[in-house]
Amino acid sequence: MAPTQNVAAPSRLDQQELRAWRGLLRTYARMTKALDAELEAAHGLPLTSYEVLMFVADAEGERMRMHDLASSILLSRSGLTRLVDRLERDGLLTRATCPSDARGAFACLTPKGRGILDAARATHLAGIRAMFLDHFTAQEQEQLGGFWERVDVPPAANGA
Amino acid sequence: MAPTQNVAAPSRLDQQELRAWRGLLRTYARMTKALDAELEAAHGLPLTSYEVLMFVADAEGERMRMHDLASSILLSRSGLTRLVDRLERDGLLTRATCPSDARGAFACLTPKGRGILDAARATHLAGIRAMFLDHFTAQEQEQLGGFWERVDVPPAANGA
DNA sequence: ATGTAGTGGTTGCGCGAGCAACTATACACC
DNA sequence: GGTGTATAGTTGCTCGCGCAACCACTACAT
Repeated sequence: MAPTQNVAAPSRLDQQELRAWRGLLRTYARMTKALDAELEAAHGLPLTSYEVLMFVADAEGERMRMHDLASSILLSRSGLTRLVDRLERDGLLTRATCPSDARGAFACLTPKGRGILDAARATHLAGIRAMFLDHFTAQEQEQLGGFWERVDVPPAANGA
Repeated sequence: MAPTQNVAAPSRLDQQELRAWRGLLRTYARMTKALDAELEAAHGLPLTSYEVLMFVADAEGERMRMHDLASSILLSRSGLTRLVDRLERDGLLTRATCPSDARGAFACLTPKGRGILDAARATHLAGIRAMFLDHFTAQEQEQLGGFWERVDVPPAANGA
């Protein structure tokens, strides 16, 4: 399941390792930057805000617990708090207390939020397709998905 | 060269598109976080600092122009200025003026910087291999490198 | 019921990064 | 030689984020 190359594990990455690794860094950096700029320009919506709206919109009842939201968009809980603050200020989300657990809070999509999201979604998906997905065949996409699963270590796997 | 799926381009990503795309986001986020924590714990060196030292060390004469450095590690010029400030304060780099262009500045590796880098490099490469590269065969690494090149649009390709 | 541990969310704080403005130098053109 | 434009680097400012401390509430034990 984990075919190991470089048994010797030399102290430098070879050419192909470098291409595989730094390409990931470069692709991520350029794409998120470009996608963010695109969303910001077209809808005044930063990428992280978009991600929040998207997850909320796709959740049961168009609302989602703060904790789940934070882990979905890979953000710290405090970071999410401020982010939702901003979205609430802009009228795209509201907070609602959770009836079954008084500690919890829901972030709920507002009609305005849904409106903006619907518009932004088209832009964003077009961007992802144009910059990324369209460069791969269906099989290659499938393969990429498999690649990511292989490296998907449980988040809390930090050896000393 | 750019095989296009989803001629209809539906308004949602399908399962396989989602896996290919969000997997990239997740992998990047988790790996950089883990690698950063690892370096910080083992050598008190944040990931971005490591990258600077690495590029400088591998450059001609172990020194590099600020501008080239910034684009190598995908950081803004101002961001790099502060980063080099910190590294200079810690004695890992020094600045030197460029004789052929009085505007320019070199960042030069110090012996101390080289020492720390040599130690950190081992940690970092081991991390990259363990978390990422070792999960792929040589052919797959090669293939990944090719994938990244396909999506490698010139950085300044922002339509409106 | 009462104490104790655990969880959900927010707040205080500091840091790292980008943008825009600025300085200094290089280069082109007249 | 002088003027205009582009480039290298730094600085002022602001913003988004994470960490740690904190409150509120739940869950569970006794």
